[in-house]
Amino acid sequence: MRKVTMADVAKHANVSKSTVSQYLNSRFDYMGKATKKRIEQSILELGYQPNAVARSLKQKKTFTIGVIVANILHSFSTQVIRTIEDICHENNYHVIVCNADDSPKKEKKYIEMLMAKQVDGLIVFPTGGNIELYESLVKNRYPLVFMDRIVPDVPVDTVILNNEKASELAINHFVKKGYERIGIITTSLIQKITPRIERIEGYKKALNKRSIAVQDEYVRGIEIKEITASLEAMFSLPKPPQAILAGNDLSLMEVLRYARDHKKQIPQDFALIGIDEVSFASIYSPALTIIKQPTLAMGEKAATLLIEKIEKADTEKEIQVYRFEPELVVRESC
Amino acid sequence: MRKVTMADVAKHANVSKSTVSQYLNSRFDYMGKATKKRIEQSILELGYQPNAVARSLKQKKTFTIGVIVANILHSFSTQVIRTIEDICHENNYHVIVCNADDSPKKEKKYIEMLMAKQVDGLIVFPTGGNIELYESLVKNRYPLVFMDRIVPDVPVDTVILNNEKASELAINHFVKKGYERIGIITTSLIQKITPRIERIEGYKKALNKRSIAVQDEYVRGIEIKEITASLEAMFSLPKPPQAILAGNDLSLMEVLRYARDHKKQIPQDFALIGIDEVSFASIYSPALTIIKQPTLAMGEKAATLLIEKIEKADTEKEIQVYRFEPELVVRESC
DNA sequence: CTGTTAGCGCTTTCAC
DNA sequence: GTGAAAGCGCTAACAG
Repeated sequence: MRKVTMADVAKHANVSKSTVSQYLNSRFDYMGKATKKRIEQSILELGYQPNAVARSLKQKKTFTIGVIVANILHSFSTQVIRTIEDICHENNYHVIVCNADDSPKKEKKYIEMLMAKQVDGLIVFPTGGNIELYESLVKNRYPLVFMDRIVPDVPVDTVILNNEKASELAINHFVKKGYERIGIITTSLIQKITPRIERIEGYKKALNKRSIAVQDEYVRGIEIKEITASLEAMFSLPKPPQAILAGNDLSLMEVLRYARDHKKQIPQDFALIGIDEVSFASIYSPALTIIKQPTLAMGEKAATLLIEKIEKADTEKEIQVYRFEPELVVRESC
Repeated sequence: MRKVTMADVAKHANVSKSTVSQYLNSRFDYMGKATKKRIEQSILELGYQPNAVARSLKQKKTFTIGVIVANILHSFSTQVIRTIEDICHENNYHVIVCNADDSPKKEKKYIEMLMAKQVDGLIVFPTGGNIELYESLVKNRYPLVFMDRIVPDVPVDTVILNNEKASELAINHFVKKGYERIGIITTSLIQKITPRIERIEGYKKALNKRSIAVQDEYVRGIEIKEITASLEAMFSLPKPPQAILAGNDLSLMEVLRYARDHKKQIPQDFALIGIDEVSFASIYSPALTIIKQPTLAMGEKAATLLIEKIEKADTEKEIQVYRFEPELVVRESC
């Protein structure tokens, strides 16, 4: 079955293409009732479906945005993506999601592919490894929003958690429960990923504020696979930690795995708080006390911010970092 | 900064657009070394980026496929989507994912949007509520693959689990462990969703095969929120079940929640097997015995099948249902 | 109120 | 080896 085009409809309804176009774009201002009816009829009869590609070419607008996430494995990413998609679909935008897999090279490839596809804007969880590319996007006034991570010296609106506060909430709760020897463990720090850096920073500040000395042996930012070993070392110290703050969902799972494998009881043997909500937090034994990111609000902010940028390209708005407040959800692990 | 087009490159390199086009499409067959160099140079200098929309319009090919998932909340969906994306990106296709949220109306809207966007093909986890639409896609020979669910009488290649076998594996394991009073609980059956129907069917057949009578009070297909109540009823029976088969990940979590809330020990108070792998299966206490779907193989099959259809539009291949074999992963819950 | 016209940026014969 | 020209399906002035 050959594709039926606007020209076919026009012919069938005995009008010109432009009239059909008007009709499709609801510019009924001065359209004759009869013409309208005829066009409607023809569209139905022929089973006409507009071709968005042709329209995009002409309008220079695809109603599609791209989302490039640094690592799709984090629950945070998937949660945020979900709300971004919701908001976009409400606004009739489509979303193409790409997973950079923590690789700047992949990130670059995806940004280029998405731009070739003429997406109207980009939400990026930046790997941080493509400063020049980011800068060229900014220079070209390409609608862009960063999520979760700050890229120093590149002026882009950024939606991010108040990470220091997240650690502070955890420390406060630990201390309130009587714990003083508190460890923090998170994934690798070599890439200077904002949340990890800031969470450790917040951890240190919070301890200082309460005049608890920071012990370097209690602080680890390492590869997932080494977390177990790291924990083993930490708990072999003369004074092992009494509590652990897991810097993100993946670390949290490793800590749980460690506890299981070493028959450590939580919170009896050590108390535990994780940053990031995980699907099983409330059904785990013990139910997990966690610091929750407001993923809904954050995804919504990023999406609306981007759509705004797209639709009001001119209005100069100041570049901002939007910090969102974490929330302590107390359950049983501390 | 104005967009630089192929015409700009052509002018700058002192060749015609068609030559540039040739260059971009690596048709170097008879191209002069010098011209090649000049074009290369110009592209770099001007920072030219091809416009895929224009190309798509001409070629009638977008290198984009759509995936419409019935319900994104299932871990199965996200796992499959992930591998579909991987395979597609390997083949230079982009993926637009839409969540129909179990609503045929949304599904319809998304199918139409995606077709308007001229996606080259569609992988659908069908809600089952749009038979006519599916049929019209088939009639128009639109590249289409169904996933996870069979739509009766609509001839579309379908990738799906051997669901009856999944139940059978579970029953076999239960029986081997000495359990005979085995319940099954899964999400609502009113929509006649293939996996749920087949898993219950498989459960019954497997029991029959071992001459265990099927007790209707042990079989429930209901809304998520009612699972707890249902379980309470089941365990209040004079002869409560000794083992529970959870029909999917969401049901599994509800069963776990029930066990927690009612202080039931697994597997002492009842044994448990779930269908679908969940992220926390190995770190839960007890570690969860589950039936795993080969999501990787399934996603890969769906994606390659679709790409094949797209790229060899003509070659008539027979419509098939591809059944994949589940696998029992024994841990501690049974 | 509706039709004519001129592209959007690219690919693709077919000449030269 | 390279260029000219037509056209993909649609939109947007501008006429009439």
